[in-house]
Amino acid sequence: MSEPRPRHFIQQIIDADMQSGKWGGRVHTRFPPEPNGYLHIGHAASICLNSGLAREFGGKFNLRFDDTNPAKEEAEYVESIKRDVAWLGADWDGEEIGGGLHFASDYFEQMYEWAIELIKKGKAYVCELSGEETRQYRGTLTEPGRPSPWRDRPVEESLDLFARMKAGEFPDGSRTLRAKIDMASSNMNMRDPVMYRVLRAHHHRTGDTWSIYPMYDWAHGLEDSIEGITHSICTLEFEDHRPLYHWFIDAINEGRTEDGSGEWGGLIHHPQQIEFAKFLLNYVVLSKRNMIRLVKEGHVDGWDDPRMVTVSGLRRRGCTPEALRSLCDEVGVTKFNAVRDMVLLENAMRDHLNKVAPRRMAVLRPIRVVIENYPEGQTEEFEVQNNPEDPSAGVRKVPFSRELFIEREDFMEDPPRKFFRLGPGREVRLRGAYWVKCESFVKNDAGEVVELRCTYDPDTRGGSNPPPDAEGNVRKVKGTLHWVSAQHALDAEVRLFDRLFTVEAPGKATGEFTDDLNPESREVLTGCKLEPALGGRTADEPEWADGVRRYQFERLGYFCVDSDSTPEALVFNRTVTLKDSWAKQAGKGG
RNA sequence: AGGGGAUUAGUGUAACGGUAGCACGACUGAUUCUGGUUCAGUUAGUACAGGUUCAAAUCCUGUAUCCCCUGCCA
Repeated sequence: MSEPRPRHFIQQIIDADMQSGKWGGRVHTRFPPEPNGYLHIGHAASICLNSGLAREFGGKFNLRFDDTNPAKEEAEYVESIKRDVAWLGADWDGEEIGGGLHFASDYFEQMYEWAIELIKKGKAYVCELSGEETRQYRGTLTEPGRPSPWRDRPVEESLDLFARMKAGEFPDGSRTLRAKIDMASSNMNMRDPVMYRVLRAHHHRTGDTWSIYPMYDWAHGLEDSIEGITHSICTLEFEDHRPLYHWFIDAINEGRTEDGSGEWGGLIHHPQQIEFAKFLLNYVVLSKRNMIRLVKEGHVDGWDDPRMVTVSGLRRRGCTPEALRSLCDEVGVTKFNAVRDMVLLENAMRDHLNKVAPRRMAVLRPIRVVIENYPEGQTEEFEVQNNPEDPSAGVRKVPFSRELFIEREDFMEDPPRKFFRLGPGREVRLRGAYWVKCESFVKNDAGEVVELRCTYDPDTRGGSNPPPDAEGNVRKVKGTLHWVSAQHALDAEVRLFDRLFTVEAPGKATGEFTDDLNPESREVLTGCKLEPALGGRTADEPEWADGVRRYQFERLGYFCVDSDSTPEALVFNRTVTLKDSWAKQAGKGG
């Protein structure tokens, strides 16, 4: 079989930690979204990584909302994020890896106390510089900053001011609490970073209790510490923040001892921050700013538009959590900012769906076929395999009659030799039914072919080969077509999706990503013809954990029932096409 | 004279001083009641320049290119 997967650098770090006993054999990870938007495929990668490590090492995984900025956050997002994380199988409340659901806002009181401790230790001060002044004092990438005039004010004064900031005495933005570190540091993050700002906003969980809110750098490590996180995994842009992550926890731990006998009591837990490259994909935009524009400007129908690579969009499109997980597995974890190829996502969806999706027949662009030698009014049923990859998936019955629909593109009036489908005088197999031969065709006034007249061979019942002739020669056909009985067919709308953008890096050429939108990213087909089994869930279908019914439409691709679908008006989405080596060959002019 | 990361076939990713391997793509061919799946094969790589070493993708020096950092966002 295949080699065991090489271990990525984070696994290697944890392997070493387990060896050394650094965390007492514990592994505890977390996914810390800010509830201010929808999760996308990049977040999914982080969720898979963090929950996967917890699973692999018998550890725990927390879902933690980093809700430290009420100006941008809403409860609505909390629910969508929980739904998406659960869908991905990162079971934060389960037996196995469940570390629980947490909110940064639950720690506000504790953080506040630690902030006071830092003021008392002379490591933090209240600064009264305005936003603009703060920026000027900070210096630039190549020039050091200057100390704030408030930097050395008495501890008592800072203490008093900080309490009054909390009490809501000062207007938004008028004061900050800053860490006293190094205004000349080459690392901008260390130039007396802001720990708290005055922000008298209503918080979705704490209401109007707080008039000050902690900044990311101050809050994040403390959240990790409180939850006992061992490996705090984040993206590469936080590498510069790591010294600050350590500085804050070290500052709190100064004057503390392991046994709690220190002036300030016992040590607090000090996790390890590890950075990896975020998941990037070509042919899409992943930044929150740009995704919001896609929705707000109406380029897509919403956050769950199947063309969006949001988790909810992918789900609606028919993607499975298994496909996403195996994709993440496949691309690995590194510190190289690689742009992943969209075909990897498409292949991951095909791979999983091929194994589990029941086969059905659906004709998207129908053309009528009349079997001239099949008795009028007669009907019969064929048992057709649900999945050739999995015999245990069973069979279902498909009705056959004199008038059928086949795919318009499966007939050519004047076909090239390598076209294995129907043409005048050509014979093909109708999947699971009979072999049919095209005798003639009918055109309308516009010169379009509207109907095929065929004959069938009763000796090929079930689609099997006919018996050899008198000389022992066996007749063969090259092509097998999907079909639907006209009188039994269900009508449906089918939505085909293509890439949202026509270029790998949208906006690269002009600076405006909307210039690269693919005008044909969605095609809505109506009057599609489905076999009756697609009308509703049948007993032989798998039970999908998320309730989304998915199928392979034979020879076409993978499709799922859209959330707009009703029993009266069926709507399907195409998740991904099948690979099509004929289209590729035909496209090359061969 | 700012700092922090990164660079291995077309695209990703291993090799942790000792045979440059794997996946995807592309291209052949076989099998097939899906032009699908599966199987077999072909293709092609250590950014550059020096150095250390019996031996360098790996260690050292320099260069180039790319990404991130000057929010009271996360």
